[in-house]
Amino acid sequence: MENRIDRIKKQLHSSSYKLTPQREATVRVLLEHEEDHLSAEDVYLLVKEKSPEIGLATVYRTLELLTELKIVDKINFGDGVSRYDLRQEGAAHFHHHLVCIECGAVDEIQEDLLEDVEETVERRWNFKIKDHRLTFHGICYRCHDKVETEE
Amino acid sequence: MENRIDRIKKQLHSSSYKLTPQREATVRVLLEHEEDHLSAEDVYLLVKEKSPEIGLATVYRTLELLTELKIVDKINFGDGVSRYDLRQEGAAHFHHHLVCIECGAVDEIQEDLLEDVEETVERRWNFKIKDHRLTFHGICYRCHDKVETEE
DNA sequence: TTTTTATTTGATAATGGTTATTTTCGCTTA
DNA sequence: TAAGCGAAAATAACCATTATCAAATAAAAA
Repeated sequence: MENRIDRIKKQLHSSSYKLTPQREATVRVLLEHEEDHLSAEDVYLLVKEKSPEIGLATVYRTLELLTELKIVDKINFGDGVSRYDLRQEGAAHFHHHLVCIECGAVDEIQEDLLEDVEETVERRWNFKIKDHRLTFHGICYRCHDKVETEE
Repeated sequence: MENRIDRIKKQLHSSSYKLTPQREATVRVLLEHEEDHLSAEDVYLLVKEKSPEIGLATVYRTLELLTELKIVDKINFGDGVSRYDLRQEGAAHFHHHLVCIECGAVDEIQEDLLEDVEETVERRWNFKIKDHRLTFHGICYRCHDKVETEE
């Protein structure tokens, strides 16, 4: 945890930004909720618990900054809200998501899985891929099991 | 063109909706701009050219209705706007997109490409896939060529 | 240390896409 | 012709996000 904060601090410094107390508090919340996909508002409320004096605009600014530095990724699942998701350290590409249309749960796939597809796309469409977004919509294992048991 | 409108009309009827003049005008705009990725506002302005009396809310309602019936897909490329994209007739899955980070162009990939990946996901994550969204961000062939010629 | 300058923050107003509301319109059926 | 009803138009409301600006803080210069 402290290590990761240190490394993020360095990333900020190398772009001549500082890790202010507010930014650190925001990063901590993200680290503590790595599994979740928090909206800016979610982050704001969680940061407020520990640092009540923080402002919403600061959280937005920090999230934008972290997105710029590719420490987090901004994603959008179709509801009108942006969500922020920590990148895995050292990950070249953004991970994928499974969105359950029954219960709304969002699970992550850390494996790449797209190597072959990307090679095809780069070759056939002459497109230099820098990043990707892949989301599957369907029924998660939990809801699937639930239906099974009910039958 | 007329055929496709007829078929869309039938799809609406089979869910007991009517193809009103306003809805037809909206669908026509979508068909005439199949290559593009129009926002609701874009669609509104284009429909207005032919049917000046239409209201913005009607366009929103129509697009929502068409999305529900899976005639169009609502997509989001990260700017704060939803875009609406006609599905290919008979396509089981939504097509993919190439978004150029240089010029902003959006190209489409109609090929599936994900068969293998989806099989893996269904099996390994026990997730029943119903739909997907795949977008690559990078440099399109046009911008790529441009850099080449400049050098 | 003092002064100056730049950066960051918090509060809040403004923006803009989208949705809800309310009234009106046009069609169908009795 | 009137009643009923789905759809539409106009516009108000909503709400996530961004912009503004004064105050606070940190860094740099003198």
